[in-house]
Amino acid sequence: MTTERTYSISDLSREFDVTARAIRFYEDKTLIEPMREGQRRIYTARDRVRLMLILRGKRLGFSLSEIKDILDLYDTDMGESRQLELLLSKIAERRDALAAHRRDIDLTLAELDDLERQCRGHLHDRARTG
Amino acid sequence: MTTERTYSISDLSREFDVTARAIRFYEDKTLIEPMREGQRRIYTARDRVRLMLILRGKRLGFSLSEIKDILDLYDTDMGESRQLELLLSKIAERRDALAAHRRDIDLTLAELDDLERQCRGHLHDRARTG
DNA sequence: CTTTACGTTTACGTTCACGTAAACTACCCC
DNA sequence: GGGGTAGTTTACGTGAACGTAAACGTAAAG
Repeated sequence: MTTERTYSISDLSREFDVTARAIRFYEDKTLIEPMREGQRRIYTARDRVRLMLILRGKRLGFSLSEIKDILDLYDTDMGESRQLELLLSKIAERRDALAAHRRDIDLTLAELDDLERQCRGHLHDRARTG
Repeated sequence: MTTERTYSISDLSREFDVTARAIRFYEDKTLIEPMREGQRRIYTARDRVRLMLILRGKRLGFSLSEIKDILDLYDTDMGESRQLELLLSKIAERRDALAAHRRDIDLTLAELDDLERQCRGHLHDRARTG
């Protein structure tokens, strides 16, 4: 039996560059539920992964309650649940949203390319005409 | 001379499914500056495009002030400005941010794929063992 | 002439995601 | 036992992005 590594709140706070306040806030919203050792919060590797997912979700612009929904997907007990079909449809939903997101990004990237081309064109003109 | 089409606030509100209040708010923050006909706001095709860009920016999780920065990129007067190098570096900055964004999306999509595979595996087991 | 639709400004309210401060505990160090 | 470090709860504050309500203008429709 390998004793699993655990983390303090400031360990995670340092590693991911979020305040302890923020991490406690996520707990308040039931996105993470660390164990306690007396009063102190103890985070497992699983908690750490959840925090990573929370932060990525935030970067993607999801609200905390949306992120909670996503985390709940991972928590579905696939051994016992008769809700596998439902889970599949939720996954598909998420995938669609992300695909739309990607399209927005690609559109914006294409426009930045355009802008850059124009910009370089003007720079080139300058070089020619002095 | 082709007289360009214009739009009322509710035209745009309907087309893009945002409230008029929101559009006026963007104006407050100087992201759009429509003309006036007396009191009424008149939006040109250019204003309409700016609104599209605002909404896309929002979908991408940018704040209004970040979006304003981006819109200002498009407004740079490349004929007169000696800041083309600066513009190029800002474009590169934006591109990097979007690329990082894309990586987050791809990671999430990959994890959803994993989850779906597990899910289908369990469904298959059910079908076998009844 | 009044209702209806569409527009305006001004101003206060709300939700989300925390920040900040106060007041406390617990442990380690010397 | 005084100080430092790390943690805790409780509670009020804050900025962003609007929502909502009040009170009003204007112009066409019935």
